[in-house]
Amino acid sequence: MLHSVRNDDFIYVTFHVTKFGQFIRGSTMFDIKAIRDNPAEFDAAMKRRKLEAQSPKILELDEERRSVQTELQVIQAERNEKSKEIGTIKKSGGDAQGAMDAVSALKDKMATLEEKDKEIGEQLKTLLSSLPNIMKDDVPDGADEEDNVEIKKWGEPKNPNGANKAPEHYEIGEALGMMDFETAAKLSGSRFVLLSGPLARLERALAQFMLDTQTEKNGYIECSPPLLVNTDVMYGTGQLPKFQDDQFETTDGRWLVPTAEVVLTNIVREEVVEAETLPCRYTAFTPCFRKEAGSAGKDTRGMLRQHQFYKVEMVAVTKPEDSDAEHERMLKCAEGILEALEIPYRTVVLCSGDTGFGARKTYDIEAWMPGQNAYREISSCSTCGDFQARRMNARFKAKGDKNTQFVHTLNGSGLAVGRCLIAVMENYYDPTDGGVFVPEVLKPYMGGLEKIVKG
RNA sequence: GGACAGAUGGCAGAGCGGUUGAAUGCACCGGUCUUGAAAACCGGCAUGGGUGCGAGCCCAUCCAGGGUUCGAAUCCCUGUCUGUCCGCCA
Repeated sequence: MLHSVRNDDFIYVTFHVTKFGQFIRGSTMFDIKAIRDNPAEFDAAMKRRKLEAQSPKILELDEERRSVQTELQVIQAERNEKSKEIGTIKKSGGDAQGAMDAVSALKDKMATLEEKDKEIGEQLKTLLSSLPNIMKDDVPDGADEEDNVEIKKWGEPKNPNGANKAPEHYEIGEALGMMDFETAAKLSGSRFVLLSGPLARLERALAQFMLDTQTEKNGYIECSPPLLVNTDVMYGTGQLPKFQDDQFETTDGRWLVPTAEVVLTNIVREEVVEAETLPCRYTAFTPCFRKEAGSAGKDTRGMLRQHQFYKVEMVAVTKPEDSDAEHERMLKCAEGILEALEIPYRTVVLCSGDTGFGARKTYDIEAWMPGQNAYREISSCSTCGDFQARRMNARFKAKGDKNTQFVHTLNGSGLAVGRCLIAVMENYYDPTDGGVFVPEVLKPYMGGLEKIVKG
C-alpha cells in the first residue's frame, strides 16, 4: 500500500510494509513532465520491457491530481488570506467572528479535496514505483539470455566441448573434505555451504585480493557498511516494492542486504553533493542474502546459487555526462580481476529481455567453468542513469550553479567471491591428485601455499 | 532497557500561536575599490509544485505522521534519529 503524504509532484510517499508500519520516502522514478511532454517515447521504452503503454493511465491520474490540487490551492489561498485578516482585526481589538466562521466553512471542502489528492497520489506512486528503468538505445533487443550479445572473449577455455570434462567444484571440494553441504544443511537448510581449512582461506584470499585491487589500483574507497538496512534504502535502489519476495526481512522491519550495491549506493541518498567531489567510487566486501524465490530447482547442486554468499561490490556515483565512461571503466575493473587470476571469460551485453529492473544497460562477465563446460555469470555491471537517484533523491550541484541535478549511479560486482572460488577450483584443478593450485596472485594471501591438497 | 535534552535553509544558529519562508553569521554568486589578490563596502542567494509568453502570482515545506486552532516552526500525541547520564552487553 502506498500513501502519498504531500500534494506536490515530488511525491513523498509512505509505503506501508504491512505489520511494521514502516515508511518509504522517495520521489517518483520518472520525470512526470517528460512523460507529459512525450508520452509516445515513454510508451516505446516500456514496450521494450514487454509492458503495454503506461502513459494513458499515468497521464489520466496526473491530470486528475493537478486539477484537484488547483482547486485545493484556491481554497487554501482564501483561508490564508482570511486568517491574516483575522489577525489584523484582533490586533486592533475588533470583532472577527464573522471572518472566523467563514474560514471554518471552508474546512469540509478542503478535507474532501485533500483526501482525494492523497488517494490519486497513492495510485500514481503505486503505478510508477513498479515500472522498470528506461533502457539505453544501444541495448540490443531480445527475449532472454539467449539473445545477449558477446562483445569480448579473453583467454583459452580448457576442455571446451567437454572432451575430458573436469569435475565440478563440489566434487573437487567434497573430495578434498573442505566443502560440506550436509553440515550446512543441518545448520541452516538448503543452499548453504560450510567451507573449511585452506579452501575457506582461499575464499578469504580471493576477497582480499579483489578488495586490494579495487582500492589500491582502481581508486575505490573501501567501506564496511551495515548489512541490515531500512525500507527506504531498499526502495531507493529498487529492491522494493516489486521484489520483496526475494528479500530477507527481519522481525523488526529491516532487511538483509541482497548486495552491497544497496548500502553503497544509498550513501548519497537525500544528499546534495558538490560536483567537484564526483565521481564517488565505493567498494565493499560483504555477505549477500537472497531468498532465490524464483529459482527453485535451478543450480541446486554446489555453491553456485546460495542464500548467502560473499561479494566485493563496486559502486560509482557520477555526473550524468560521465556515467557512460564510468560504466566502461567499471567493467574493466571487474574484468581485471579475472585476468589477474588468469581465468578465461567472456563479456556480454544483456539484451532488452534480460536487463534488470533498475538498469539502463548491463554488462555481464561470465567466467569459464570447466566442470560445467560453460561460461557462467560472475559479475554484472550496470548503469542506472538517474533511476535510483530519483528514488533516493540524490543530487549534485555545480559550484555557482543555482540548480541541482540528479546524479547517475552505477554498480558492478568486482567480483562475486563464491562463484570466483568455483572458477578457481575448476580452472586450477589438478587431475593427478585432485588438488587445486593456488593462482599466482593469491599466493601472498595464502601464506605462500602453492597448492590445496587433501590432508 | 531507564531518565533527561535536542532535530530550523549548503553549514552554524535565532525565533516558541498572527504579513516569519523564517533574524544573524559563515559559505557561495555579482559588483565597487585594487597593478593583481586579500580586506572593506554594496547587492543577491532554500526546495518542490501549480499557473502564465513573461515580470510575476499562488500552494506546500522549519525531522516524519497525526491532532488542537480562524491561523502552527511555535501547543498536544506518536514514531525516528542525535546528544548526555544510568543499567546491560560482544
